[in-house]
Amino acid sequence: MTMNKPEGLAEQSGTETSDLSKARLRAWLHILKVSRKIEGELREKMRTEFNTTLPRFDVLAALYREREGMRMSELSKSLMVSNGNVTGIVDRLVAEGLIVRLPVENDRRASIVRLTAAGEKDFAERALVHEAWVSELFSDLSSDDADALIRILRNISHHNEAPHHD
Amino acid sequence: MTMNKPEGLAEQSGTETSDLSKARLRAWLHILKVSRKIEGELREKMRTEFNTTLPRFDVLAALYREREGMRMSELSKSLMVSNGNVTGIVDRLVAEGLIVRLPVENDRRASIVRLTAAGEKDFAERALVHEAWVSELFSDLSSDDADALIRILRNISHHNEAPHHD
DNA sequence: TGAATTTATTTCAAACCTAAAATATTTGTG
DNA sequence: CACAAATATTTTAGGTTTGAAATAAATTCA
Repeated sequence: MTMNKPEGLAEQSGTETSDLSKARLRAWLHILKVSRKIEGELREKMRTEFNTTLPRFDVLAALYREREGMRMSELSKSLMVSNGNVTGIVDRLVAEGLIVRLPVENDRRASIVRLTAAGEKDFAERALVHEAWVSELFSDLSSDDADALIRILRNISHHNEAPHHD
Repeated sequence: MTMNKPEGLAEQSGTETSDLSKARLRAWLHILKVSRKIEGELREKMRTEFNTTLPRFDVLAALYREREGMRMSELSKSLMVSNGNVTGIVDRLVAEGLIVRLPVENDRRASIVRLTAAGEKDFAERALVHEAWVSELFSDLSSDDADALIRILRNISHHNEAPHHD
């Protein structure tokens, strides 16, 4: 029988480790490994098959969900990347003619980014293929395991949710 | 009762979607979300508390596991990043005095990278704190869920393992 | 042996990414 | 109104990342 110290008492102080914290670290390393592997495979596919990048695809995906368009700040929040980063990616997508920057009524600081007809068409086609790639990469993931995975990851996400201001 | 088309028959052709492929896509998006969130938190901590970066920490971690040192190519394979990338990170760690590059007997192309005493000491201290950060970020992850998560992610990893040449 | 190939690493250009500073505009307050 | 504070975005500097080209050395094999 393994003897675990009660969490939140002995461990409260700081850097002391435990079986549980080691299990969590292992879990994190596994998440990182899968994430890097899949991301690498998808980037490669994006490049060779679609001549584009994952970040650009992600921006198009966000804008496809919000068909009326999004502000730069909404976009960066939604993608969990910095504001400055989005600027560059949006610049490139505008240059490719897949999105447009539009002024916002009554606020000349802001701008709305929206898919063009070409962007919408391009993304719709690519999204189907992208889903097929993902399904292939996860072909060992059963329906039950997918559900279990999502439930567990949701728990983790919720705990780390940015506390919303009011 | 939901009617799922049999996978591997109707879906074999290509871009047709299914409940299962959608569940896998959702699972992937959840992995990505957690991964980005945690990675962002850890990067921030690394910067503010240790004045370093995650990639540098990762290199030290790999070298701490292989105390005799590793070749550049082993390092990049182990971290799943490109060769050229490792060069730059190693350069900076050498400049910081945490690692050294050593020549390899009978192969003047290669070099071995190894922790210095200072690097070993620094990493050992930081690793404990790092584990505590991870455990805190995953504090909603129970022991059972950690095990389930690891099992599921292992399955996915195995399927996407690089097939070794012989 | 010596030329072709392979292997190990670095260099390079381009993109991505962050945090912080700068810019422009709007909002709040005396 | 004037002006401080807040907000939205871009710019900047520095690091990370990739894929491809370049370098250098080892290996293969005719």
